[in-house]
Amino acid sequence: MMRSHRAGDLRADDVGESVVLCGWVASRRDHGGKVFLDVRDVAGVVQAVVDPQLPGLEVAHRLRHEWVVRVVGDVSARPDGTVNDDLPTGAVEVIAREIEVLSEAEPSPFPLDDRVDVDEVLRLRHRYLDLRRAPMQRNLRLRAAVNRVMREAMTEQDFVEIETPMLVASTPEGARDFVVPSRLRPGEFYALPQSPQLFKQLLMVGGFDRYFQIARCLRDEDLRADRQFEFMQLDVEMSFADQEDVLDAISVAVLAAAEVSRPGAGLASIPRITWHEAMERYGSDKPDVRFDMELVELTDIFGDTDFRAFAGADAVKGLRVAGQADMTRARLDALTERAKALGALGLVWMRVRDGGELESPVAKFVSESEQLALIDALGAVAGDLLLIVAGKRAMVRDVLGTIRLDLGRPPVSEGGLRFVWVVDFPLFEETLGEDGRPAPMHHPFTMPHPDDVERLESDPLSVRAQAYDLVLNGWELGSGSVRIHRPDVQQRVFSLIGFDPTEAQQRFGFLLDAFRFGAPPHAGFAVGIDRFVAILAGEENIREVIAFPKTQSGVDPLTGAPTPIDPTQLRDLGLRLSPPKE
RNA sequence: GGUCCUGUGGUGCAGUUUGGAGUGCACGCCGCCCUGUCAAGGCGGAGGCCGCGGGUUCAAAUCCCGUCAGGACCGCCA
Repeated sequence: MMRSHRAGDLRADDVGESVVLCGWVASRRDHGGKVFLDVRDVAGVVQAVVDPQLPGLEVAHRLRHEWVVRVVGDVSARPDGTVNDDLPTGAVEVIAREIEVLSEAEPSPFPLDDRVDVDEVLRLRHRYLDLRRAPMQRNLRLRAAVNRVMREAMTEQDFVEIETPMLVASTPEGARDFVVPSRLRPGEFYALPQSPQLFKQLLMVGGFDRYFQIARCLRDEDLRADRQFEFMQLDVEMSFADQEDVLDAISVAVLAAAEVSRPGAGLASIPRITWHEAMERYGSDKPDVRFDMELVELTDIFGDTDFRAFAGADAVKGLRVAGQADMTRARLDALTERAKALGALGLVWMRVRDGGELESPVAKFVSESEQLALIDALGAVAGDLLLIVAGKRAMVRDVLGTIRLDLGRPPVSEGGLRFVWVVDFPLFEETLGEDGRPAPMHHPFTMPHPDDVERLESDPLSVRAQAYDLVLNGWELGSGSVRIHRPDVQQRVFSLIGFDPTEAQQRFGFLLDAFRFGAPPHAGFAVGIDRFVAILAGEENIREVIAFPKTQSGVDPLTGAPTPIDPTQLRDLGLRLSPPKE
């Protein structure tokens, strides 16, 4: 028998048991005449007590951190006064009878003690050691649990799990593709899927009316704290379903996962906000509603102001920063610079003094009635700092939305879990594309809102989409839409964005063809699992919930990927490298 | 492509502002001692291309330029 028990599982009930443990030496406290070993395995740590004077146990002096050992012994209650309340196993210890060294270990390149923050490249280069540490064990087990309950939730709702190909056709839309050269057809390439989008719609035509997949997606775009080249999505599509059906089905899955991570937190439903309201109140399409500090509309107050910075502005909005009237001039200047960097002409700040007096370099330009209206609108009290931006509405929202986050956003591990559905996204981007045509905000198969279809041609930028995002604590967790299944509507959207029929046929012909053979109305969604698990784990960075992530420059410090390949591989693929750029 | 931050024994830091001997702290590592510790303790020891290259200077971890690596962000991510 290799082992009989897990070290971390031993409790007072096990006293008297003869046990065989296998694990790593987490710590050795050598008193000369007695040696204490902390033996760590997947379940935790237990103390083994060794008398090195006994035959066969002299090895205890020689053991080092992270050696792998097999310990045969008897579970014993710890003597009075030596119980360790900090350890789950702290009531017991294992009196060793035999110790076998299964593997020796060189000194670790970094402490495996999770109290020490270690340089991330070093951790990634030796990820197999980093994975032994408690946070990574916890995070990856949480991730497994999230995958499990979401899979269960979808299966219980009659969704069918279906895999789609990894080697797919490149489509020029969207993100940059990773490509794979074809050996059998030199000069031609597969792409790795950015998402299973087109396949899941084909599955709907194929009669699987509820599909899901925990799918790997790949996009060759620059990496960020919340973005890796490859990431996982809970990908979902359903037929004969509208937006409500999708939101319900996804809610069940993500709330089940939230419950696993925060048992008893009692999240029952996910509130909704329209895209327009989110932009006006939070200056973001992914509002972090863990804190208030909402954007307040001030345009009407300054409708006929003499203050030139506000006069005639498309929009004037402000923030009330509670209790921050004493913010230093240097910080205010830094905020102003930040606002300018984001596109504002300037940032007006006002300190609210006792008696409601406003202190600001520009106070003298703002009339008394305007000042009173301002204080009233913002709900300002003495000690507050007011920040105001004027200009184009989209810019004002964007600038104040960013400053709101800069000043108020709590760490990811604080403030609970605040999901929000953002609904009624516009069908097209706010401004026309370079070609003077509308650009789809989501993708060109998104169904317009039924009340707005008639304005498609006359006023396309005002048309809402049946598109929706799921937001958690200010992170975009996922997005989805009702898809266009009617060729006539699809044709109108294509011609609006400048796809002529031939081009559309070339790019997405197989999908359009499929839709000619009886396409059910369908809608779908995809949840970003890496981001979701990161938030649940209280991590600011998705690398902390990925076993083997890449650095910001796309390198894996463990394997060295990417690497050059052998010239014969290139030849087989019909590829020749151009000379390196100077 | 851009902005900002960080590179100092194996690890985490201080030292850089104001140039003056690789100086310091904690952990780890090696040796010895030690029978109730649990981040054991005591004594001793080893270990450095101050990321790399160039420049300024009598003198550079420290100032300047470049470069590499990492991180955060902008662009990008339908």
